[in-house]
Amino acid sequence: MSSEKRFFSMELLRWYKRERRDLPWRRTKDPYHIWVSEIMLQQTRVDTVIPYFNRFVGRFPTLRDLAAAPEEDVLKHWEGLGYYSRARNLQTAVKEVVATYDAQVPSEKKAVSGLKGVGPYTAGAILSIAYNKPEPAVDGNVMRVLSRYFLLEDDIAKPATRVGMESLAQSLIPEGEAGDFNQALMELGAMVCTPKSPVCGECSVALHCMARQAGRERELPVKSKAKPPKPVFRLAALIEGTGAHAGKVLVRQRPGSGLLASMWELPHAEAPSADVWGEVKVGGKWLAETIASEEGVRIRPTGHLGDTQHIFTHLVWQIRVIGAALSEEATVPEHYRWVGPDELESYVWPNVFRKLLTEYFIARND
DNA sequence: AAACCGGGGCC
DNA sequence: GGCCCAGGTTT
Repeated sequence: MSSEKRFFSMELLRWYKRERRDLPWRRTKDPYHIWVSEIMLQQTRVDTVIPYFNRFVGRFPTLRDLAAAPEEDVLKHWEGLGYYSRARNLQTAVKEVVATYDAQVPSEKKAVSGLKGVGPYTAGAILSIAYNKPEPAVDGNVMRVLSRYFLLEDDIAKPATRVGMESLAQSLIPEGEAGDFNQALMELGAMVCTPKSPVCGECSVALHCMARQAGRERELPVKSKAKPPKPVFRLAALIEGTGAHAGKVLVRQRPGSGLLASMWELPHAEAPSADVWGEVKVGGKWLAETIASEEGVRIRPTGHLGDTQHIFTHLVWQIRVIGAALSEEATVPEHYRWVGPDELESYVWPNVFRKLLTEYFIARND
């Protein structure tokens, strides 16, 4: 190994042991808890994860508890974290571990990698952190740090780049220190070697950082731009109950797969054009016809209640909320429910609808 | 390789 | 308003 590599590994490890943050999942050796933390941390910041992690392992302390829990309960503990397939896949995988591995998180690469929701990064993280096996765990932080230290100009948005980074990262792991070293790499990326303004003055490996030497640390890593999200115009019906349903709103459950799977929402549909969306009277009429023909729910639009927006990674919902009343109280489809303000907590909502309904019920109280 | 899959914090 | 975040799955 080159002297630059040895210096990097040793100094980074020394720095980590001195400066590492005290995080909940660093206080445990339970492979299941470490696994949960790694899934939550996918595309999600540490500060966001902390309260979710504590609540989750409090409610599902063992792998068997999670395996036995109702899926809705699991989703409720994930509400607001996003990427809900992570929760679904985690429970699927945990059931698999109970059934196939006697409820012990496997410590072999092939077995761990075969679990639902466990990709190359998470497999490496579990193996190294829980079992101290010399496997790389290459995430966005690690690619940024390695790109700079070794002045690598490969586009980190390309899948092939991660593969090369994994070989490099593995070659850097000090004997018997895989868990701490991998966490050190990520910790440096999170605390010092940050995306916009790296704090090279506080970096324990800056001396041999090749990007730093070239004065190019702010140009790296190279990352091609993602496609901008596609705007979609949607009309939503806020259907207010009367009689036995007074004070309640009609909501529906989404399908069990795809976007926001099995979560609850206001009935809504994509407007056929921006023009239909833009004229409240036209839009309301179109929405009533669409919901009647697609779901058999007959409504009478009453007016414009407001607009909101929901941004996903790949699309943007422009949502116009139309007030409405149900034409016939008799029948609504199986996946519809009337909910009042006290029942919001019994359902799992995407943030956009949880906020919308919360604000609606508060405003109506005045 | 590209598209799909949330939400929030930061600049 | 753009960028990024302890990514994985599907096509």
